[in-house]
Amino acid sequence: MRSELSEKIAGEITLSANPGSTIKKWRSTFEISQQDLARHLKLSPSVISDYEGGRRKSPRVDSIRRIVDGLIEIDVQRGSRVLKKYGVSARDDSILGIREFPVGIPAKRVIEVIGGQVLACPDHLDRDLYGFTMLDSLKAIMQLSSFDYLKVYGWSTERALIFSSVEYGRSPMVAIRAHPLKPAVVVFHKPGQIDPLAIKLAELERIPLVRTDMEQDQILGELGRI
Amino acid sequence: MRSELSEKIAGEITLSANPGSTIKKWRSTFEISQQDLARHLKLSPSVISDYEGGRRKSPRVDSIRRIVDGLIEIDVQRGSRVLKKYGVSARDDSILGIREFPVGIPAKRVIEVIGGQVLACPDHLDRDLYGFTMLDSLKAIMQLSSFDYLKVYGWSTERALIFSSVEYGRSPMVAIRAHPLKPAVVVFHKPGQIDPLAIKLAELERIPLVRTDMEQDQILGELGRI
DNA sequence: GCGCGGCTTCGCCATATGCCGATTTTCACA
DNA sequence: TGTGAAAATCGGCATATGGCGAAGCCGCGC
Repeated sequence: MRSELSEKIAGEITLSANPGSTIKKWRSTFEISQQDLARHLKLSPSVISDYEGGRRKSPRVDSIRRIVDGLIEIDVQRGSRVLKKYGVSARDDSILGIREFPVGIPAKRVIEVIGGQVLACPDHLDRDLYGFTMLDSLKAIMQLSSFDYLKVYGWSTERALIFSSVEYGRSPMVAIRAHPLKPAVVVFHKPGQIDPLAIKLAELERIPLVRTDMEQDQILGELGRI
Repeated sequence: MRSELSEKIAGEITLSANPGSTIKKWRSTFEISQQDLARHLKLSPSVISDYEGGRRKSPRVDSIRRIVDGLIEIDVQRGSRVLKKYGVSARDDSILGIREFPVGIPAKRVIEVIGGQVLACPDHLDRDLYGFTMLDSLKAIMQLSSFDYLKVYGWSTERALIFSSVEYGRSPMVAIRAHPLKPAVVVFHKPGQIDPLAIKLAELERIPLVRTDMEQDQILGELGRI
């Protein structure tokens, strides 16, 4: 459960002139005691105190990572009280498929495999993709909170975002425009008409836009086999 | 110059399974050579290479901080080329008006002043607003990067967001849905037809939706006088 | 007074990082 | 094919972190 919130917390700690007190601030925000955190991380409580007190002025990033992940995990175990407050929520059926590729796959290859036809930005296809996410665009808009959108990106934004149930393609592109993270390629699955604004937005963002009319199951199958 | 972007970069590096390659990714994004970065940080170039290559698997946070700050500083010296691309410090004409109120003003009062008619969520109007932002929705979508959207919120998200040039109201609501920050009230200025989805989204987000047909100048005048 | 949970302080050792400088490798390009 | 700039590799040393456990300091309820 790596949300945008995790990233924000980690960034804040890392950039802080005093990482320790920033850790403390977030631990308090999550209402987790040093002991509980230490137990969860299988560490002695004094370690946490040493961090927060600044005995280690510059912790290593994996310490920070473990602490941030720990805070989130504990909160989830407790029912996501704080996460919910920050708008991170969990369940939904809008994600139809998501997968990371073991190695980078050239975008062109991915497009070929799903029988795609490039609608915009054909000149930005010389890159590798590290995964894909397929989602139901209507459900996604109705169900996902803004922080949930992060989940869509899995481990890398260098991926194809495949939208199904696309009417005009305008809303999906607006959502992408409004969100800080951008996919490497956008695919519309069996779109109806395509709004010219969608294409314009794709070009503005320099994100190649692709359409495909292959069946959903086949797409998921082909991409799973890559 | 500690922007939201710095925090994002730092967070990404810190949480990355492979901090080195994430550093490299961002250095490349900024089109800065290892040598230049090393020179700026008064370090030997091999140090940067060692980081990026992963010889140090878990750098300390102050290393990350210096690197992130370095990237930003160098970019600023070079005319903020990349920063601008990410919308840090941009100017545009999509914001028609923005103002903070000296004190909280009841939402109902604001709506009254601009001759508004509530379309959704009338039961969430018992709150105070601390400002407003009026923007041209088409221009905003075309011109603002996702980071710019932050600017829209001024000092507080407890404000009214007034969209003009609204066709159906769907895109603005989608943008709000996709973005982490939410306004307290959304106003459509002289909308055409209103898409039912826009109203549904407003209700999902529990953000009161208001329409007004008052002239733009008058709206800005009235709100400026509050 | 006493125990207890929560937090801090601190000595101590193993280990990883911070950094350098010299050497190689890679790669674009003449 | 050769040349130079950019990047990667690596031995090596000083130093800070990672982690533990023992001991100490509150505030609180009994």
